[in-house]
Amino acid sequence: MEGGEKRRTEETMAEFFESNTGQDEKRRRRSRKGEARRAEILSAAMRRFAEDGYQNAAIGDVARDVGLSLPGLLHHFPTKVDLLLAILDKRDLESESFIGPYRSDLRGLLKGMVGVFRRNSEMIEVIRTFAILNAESLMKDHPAKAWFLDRATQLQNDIAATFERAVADGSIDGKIDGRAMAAELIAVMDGLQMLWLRDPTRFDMVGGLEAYISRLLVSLGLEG
Amino acid sequence: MEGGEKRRTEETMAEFFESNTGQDEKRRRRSRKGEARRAEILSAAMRRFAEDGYQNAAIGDVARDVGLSLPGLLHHFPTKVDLLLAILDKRDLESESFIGPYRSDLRGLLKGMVGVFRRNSEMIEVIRTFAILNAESLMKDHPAKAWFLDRATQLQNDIAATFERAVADGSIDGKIDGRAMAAELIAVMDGLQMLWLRDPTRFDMVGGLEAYISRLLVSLGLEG
DNA sequence: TTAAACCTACCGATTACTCGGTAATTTTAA
DNA sequence: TTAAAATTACCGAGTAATCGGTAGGTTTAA
Repeated sequence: MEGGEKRRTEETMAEFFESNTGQDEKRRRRSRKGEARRAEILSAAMRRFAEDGYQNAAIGDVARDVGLSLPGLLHHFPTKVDLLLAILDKRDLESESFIGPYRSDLRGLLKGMVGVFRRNSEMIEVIRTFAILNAESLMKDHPAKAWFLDRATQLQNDIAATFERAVADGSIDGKIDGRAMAAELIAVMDGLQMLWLRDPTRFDMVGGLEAYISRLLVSLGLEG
Repeated sequence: MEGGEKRRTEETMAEFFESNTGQDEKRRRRSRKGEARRAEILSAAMRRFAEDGYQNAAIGDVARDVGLSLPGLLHHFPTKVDLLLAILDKRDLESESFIGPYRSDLRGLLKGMVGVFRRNSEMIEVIRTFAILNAESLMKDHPAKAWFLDRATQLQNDIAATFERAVADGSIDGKIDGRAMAAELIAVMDGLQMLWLRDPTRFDMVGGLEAYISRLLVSLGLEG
C-alpha cells in the first residue's frame, strides 16, 4: 500500500504483462493489429464485467465477443487478472482530470461534481462497469480491492483538503469536519449510483446529486 | 414483480423448499436436531456470503463449517438458491419492525434511523452479509435482485409517505420532493455502508449518518 | 415404524489456463 | 526493393480444479 506503484503509460504497459522477475526493460514490439484487438477486448470485457461482475464473467465469452478463441485472448492478456488491471489502468489515465480543474474553491468543486456526474450519465456502459466492480471489490481477496480503496482514499483526501482550505480562509464554518464531509459526499455518490443501477430507467441520478449538492451549499452558507 | 409473494413464516417455510409443483400442503415432520442444524447452516452461510458474496461462495465450505458433507447440507436446503432465499426470508421477519414504530412523524423517523444504524453496527456479521449481497444483487440475473429491489422500493415508499405527511400538515416546506428525499436517504445509508465495509476499523458509519441527519433536520427547519 | 438426517460415490458442466503448433505481420539487411 | 529473420497473432486440443447437484444407501431420532 506504499504510495509507490507508478502510473503506467501505454508505452510501458507491455512490460507489465510479463512476470518481470528481473530488471529487463527490453522494448516490446507491437503490431497495429494487436493494438486494435486489445482495445476491442478491453471494451468487450467491460461490457461483460458490467453485467456479471468480474468473478462471474467468463473470459471465454469475452473472447467470443471479439471473434477470438480463448487462447487467442490470453495471448494479449495472459491472465484474467491482467485483463481486469488493464481496465482499471485505462480508467486511471482518463480520470486524471477528475478533481484537478476544480481543486481550487469548494463551491467550484461541488458544482463540478454534478458536471462529472452528468457527463458520466452519458457513458452508461463505462460507469456501470465501474460501479459494479466497485461494489464487487468489497469482497474478500478481490483483485480490485486495493485499487478501489486507493481511489476512494485519494478522492477523500482531495475533497477534504478543499474543505479545509475553505475553513482556513473563513468561507465556511470552522467547526466543519472536512474528512467527514468528504466521506459523506463519496457515500452519496456511490449510493446514488447503486440506486441508479437497480433501476436505470426510472431513477434520476444526476438530479439526485444536484438536489443534495444545492442543499449542501445552502447549509454551508455558500449559496441561497 | 407483482406484489404477491406472501411473507413466509417459519411454519410454512418447509414447504417452500420442495419443488412444490402441486398444491400438496402435507405437513412436514421436523426434528429438534434438524432445526438446530438449519440454524447453524444459515449462520455459517451468512459468514461465507459476507466474505465472498453469494456467487463466489461454495456451499461445500458451508457444509464443512458445520461438520456436514455437501449432500448432508443439501438435505436441508436442496439448492444453493434455497439457502440464499432462506437467509433473506429470515431477515424479512426480523426487520418487520424497522420502520413500523417510527412511521408517524418525520423527525422521529430520521432519529430512529440513526438508532437502527447504531444497533446494526453491533451486529457486524449480519450487516456485512446484507451489504455484500445488496451490492452483488446489482448484477444481471442475480437470484437476490428482486428481493433487494422490492425492499428498497418499499423502504422508499414508506419514507416518502412520511415526508409527504409532513408536507401535508405543514411541518416542512411544501416544495420538498418526498420521493427524492427518500431516495437520497437510502443512497446515503447504502453509501456509508460501502465506505464502512471497505475500512471497518477506521470509518465511523454511525457518526457519518448522524452528521448527515442532523444537518438535514436543520435544513428542513425541524431543529436548530 | 417411519420419516428425517445423514453419508459415500459419482456426474456433468464450467473455467482459467497450457502446450505445441501455424499463419500473419513487422523489422532488418542485402 | 526485397527476401530472410524475428516476433506477434492466433488456434485446436487438452488439463486440472472446482462446484452444484444426484443416486442410493445406512443410521438416528420422534
